[in-house]
Amino acid sequence: MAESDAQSSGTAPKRIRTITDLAKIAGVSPGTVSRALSGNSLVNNKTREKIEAIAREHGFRPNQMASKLRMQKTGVIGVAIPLGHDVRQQISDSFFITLLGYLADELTEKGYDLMLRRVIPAQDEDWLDRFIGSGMVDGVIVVGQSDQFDRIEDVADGYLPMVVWGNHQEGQRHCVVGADNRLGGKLAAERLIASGAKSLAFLGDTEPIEFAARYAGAREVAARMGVPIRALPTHLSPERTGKEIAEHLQEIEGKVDGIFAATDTIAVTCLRELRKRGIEVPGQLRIVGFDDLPISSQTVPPLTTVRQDIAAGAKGLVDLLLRRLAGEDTESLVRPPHLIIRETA
Amino acid sequence: MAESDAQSSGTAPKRIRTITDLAKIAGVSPGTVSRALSGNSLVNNKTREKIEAIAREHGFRPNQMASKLRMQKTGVIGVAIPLGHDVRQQISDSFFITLLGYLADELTEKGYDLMLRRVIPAQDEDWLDRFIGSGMVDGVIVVGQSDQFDRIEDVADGYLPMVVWGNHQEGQRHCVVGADNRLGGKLAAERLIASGAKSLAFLGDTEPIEFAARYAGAREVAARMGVPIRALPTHLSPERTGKEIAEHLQEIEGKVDGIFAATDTIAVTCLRELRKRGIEVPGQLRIVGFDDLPISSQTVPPLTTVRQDIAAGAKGLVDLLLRRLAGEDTESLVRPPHLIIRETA
DNA sequence: ATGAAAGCGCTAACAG
DNA sequence: CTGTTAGCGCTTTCAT
Repeated sequence: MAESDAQSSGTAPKRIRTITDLAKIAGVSPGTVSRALSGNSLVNNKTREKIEAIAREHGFRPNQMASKLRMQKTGVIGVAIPLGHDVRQQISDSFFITLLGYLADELTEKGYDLMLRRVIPAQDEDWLDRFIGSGMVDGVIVVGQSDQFDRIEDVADGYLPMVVWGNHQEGQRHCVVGADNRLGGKLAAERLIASGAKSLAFLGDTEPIEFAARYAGAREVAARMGVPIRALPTHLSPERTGKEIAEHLQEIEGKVDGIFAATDTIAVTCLRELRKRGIEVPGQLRIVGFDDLPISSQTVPPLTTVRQDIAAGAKGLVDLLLRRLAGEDTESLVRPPHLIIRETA
Repeated sequence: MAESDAQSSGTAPKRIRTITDLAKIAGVSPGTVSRALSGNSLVNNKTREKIEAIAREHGFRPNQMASKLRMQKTGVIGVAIPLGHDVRQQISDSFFITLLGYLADELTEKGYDLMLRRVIPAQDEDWLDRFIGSGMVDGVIVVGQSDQFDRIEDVADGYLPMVVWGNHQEGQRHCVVGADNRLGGKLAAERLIASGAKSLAFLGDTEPIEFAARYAGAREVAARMGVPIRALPTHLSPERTGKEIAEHLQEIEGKVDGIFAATDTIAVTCLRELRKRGIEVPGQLRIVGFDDLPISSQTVPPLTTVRQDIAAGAKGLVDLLLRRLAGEDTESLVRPPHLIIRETA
């Protein structure tokens, strides 16, 4: 294609836009062109070559919109990220974006395109129905339940090819893949206590269901061990958290000696604020995060955290979705998280 | 929709899939339904309400594929990430993924969907033509030129709605937005030298054009200042870089005292290896990174780096693309990067 | 204000 | 092996 640019030779002034145009030039019928280009049916080799040559020369490509309309499948998977609790939270959040990267890799490998849609449920009541019913996607992956658990449930029965990243609740109907957040919370609290904490705090928003489960797990352990625990709410938007955490730290100084951060992102920010205030970690205060993002091993001191394997999660999401696309009614996939002991607790 | 599920009432067993189905039920013509649902033309208010009611009750949504085929526009922007130099480099790379997040935010805000495609040029000769000609996207943003500069150039003249993130070269034809990498390289080298380095190294692959420009800038300064500089190649795939960097460090021990890392990701890894080897930064060795990712301020010591404003970049990409979609032949947008002095140099 | 009809560009029977 | 035909589901003149 590089050398043989047809531009110069004064042959074809009218661009060839459709399979029919091409058919005319090749002196065959549209049907034949379609067959030739899809490499599918039995077409005379000569004809095929001729058609392919013309197509190449003119840089012609069959219109996918038309093809897909006809074939009733799109080859694209929709990925929706509902931003429910905190509109200012951006897709650019580390965890989501990391998961998204893996999803892209995984889907591409399976031959699917990925259509990304960030939705703000508060502004768009039926984002999910709209996405599903749009006819633009063969299936949907929802990344994070946010505060949309019920809406997702509503849809789940009527729409098979949907898989959700998030928390699993007893008896829920939608297929979810994610870590056992409650267990993760337990691991975190146990570790904090084991490393000497006498009074705990959960740092992060407790509204989102995943976080609520983490907090619940921690509370359970705390109660059993007779250790107090309190919640220190923060927002997810990056600008605000810094300040909020600083304020919290001021407020709890001396009263709390073990912090369970809802996410590594929060933990890292917290670590930095602690360093600013000259508070020693883990000497005076212990911290455990959640996620085990790439950053977490790079902090100083390296962060003790509860790992959920994001790459495996992405793989699981895609795998289940493909099976659902094939008609199977898959179960949820809840993987146990693992405590990664580094140096902050 | 929650309570009034029509399932139970024995009314409508046949799901309503098309605008024509709905038309039948409403006792009007498909055309009217179309008009009513697109809220566009003048339709009797009663009819519209009736139609909307039915649509809502049945959870009906017009098929976008069909609509778009008809309208000849898709409302989706393609985002292609060519993985040219290092197939193992995943989309999950921090920088790309961060940019991608901002792009998603930005495009969503403008009412576009985003179709993500990771391409491996080596396996797919004409990824770009295919993407553009697919009829699935109204425009294309290419994130990173990788080794595909020429291919992108080939396409640029014939296809207006394309904007590329990457490096700008004198006289190029495709519209690019990005940082002035050469200038960034100069800033980095100047800083290293100013902070006492006597012998420099560029750590990273020098093949990709952006990196080549960074290296060139650094070389220019080094030459002018009479300081030696060498290239220490690494790969972009996360698993390998750690080892490669370790080997490089071994090899250059004592011979190099200033490292310009091609990206912050590399710099951070390098920092960790240095810490392992007990080499003091910036005492024995200085480091400057590139990008100013969120991590970079969190390292210990915090990383001195050359910032390119990713959010602004995303905004620029989208802005230019929209103008191109409107027919304007926009110029490239090259923003000067800024040296962020922290503690590693 | 609404209906009828003609496609958007492609694919898949069905005949030859 | 190839041409013909009938749509996929929607939008939009053109008439009424």
